Amino acid sequence: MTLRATSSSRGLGRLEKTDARGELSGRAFARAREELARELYAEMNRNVFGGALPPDLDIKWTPYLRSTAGTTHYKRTQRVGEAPVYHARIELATKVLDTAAKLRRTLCHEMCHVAAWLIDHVAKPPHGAHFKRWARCAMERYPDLDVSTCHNYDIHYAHRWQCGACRREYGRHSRSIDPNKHRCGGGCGGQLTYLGRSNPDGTPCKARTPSAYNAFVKDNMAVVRSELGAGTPSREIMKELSQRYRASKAQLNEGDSARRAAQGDAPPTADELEGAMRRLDLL
DNA sequence: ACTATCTAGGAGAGCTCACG
DNA sequence: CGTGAGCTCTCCTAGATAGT
Repeated sequence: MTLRATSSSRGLGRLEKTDARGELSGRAFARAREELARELYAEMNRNVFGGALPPDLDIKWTPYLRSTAGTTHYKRTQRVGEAPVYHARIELATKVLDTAAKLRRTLCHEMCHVAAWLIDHVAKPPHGAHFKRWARCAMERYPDLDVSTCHNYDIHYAHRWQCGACRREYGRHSRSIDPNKHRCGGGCGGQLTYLGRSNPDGTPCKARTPSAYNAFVKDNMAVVRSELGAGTPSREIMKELSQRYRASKAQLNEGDSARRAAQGDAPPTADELEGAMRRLDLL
């Protein structure tokens, strides 16, 4: 098979965004990665390991791995009087593996670990002779693959901050740095400025205007939380906030009707309402 | 002395909720 | 996707301990 996966097999039939080398990237890759990993696994199992690895090996994508592209977990079980049974599973990092090329290389690397464990029954040292033998087999079959003993990739951080003093940049997957609470850790202790969200290619993401509801949550969160008391679960607080939001919206609408009545305006007719809704694209 | 392993604690990030 | 914040999970690092 080729590395270029498309979503057509899922019946979507859309054009997917690819990078300069024509490979899937970004959200297109995120949608296809599970299926792509399975296809790559089946292909490499056939071509490199002679089909000796289990066809249904557990391959799990996890958002928790942040600095490791992938890991292999080993397990050995044995019943009394029976031969030991060897199990393995692979975990792949959604945060690190954002292109098909990285997935291909990492998956091949982890499959060499799986082969060393399931076929040779050796897990230590992790990158010992057995691992290297399988890695050589893989590189003979796929000369463009570098199945080295570690996989270091540039990790894309969606959020970035910069120190105003030393210009040092910080990246995080979420907006977890608060410039009011945190200072530059490079020794200068400078003020950090939020640079905004960026795409994997480094271009800034389009800024969005927070909705009226977002603003309401921001303004009322602290009040509702203190009224409901410490320890109230987030779900209760958010339910209360949404109720209050609906109530305040209804109150605003009532105020508007009252204003129309006071000014002698007739209530809106069905046609007026329909027209307003059409203008708002609600019909 | 060097290496491997374990543990504690701090940091980072996902999840949860509703709505637009 | 963004809004807020607590809970929970994982990762990373430092320090202690054991083994070679």
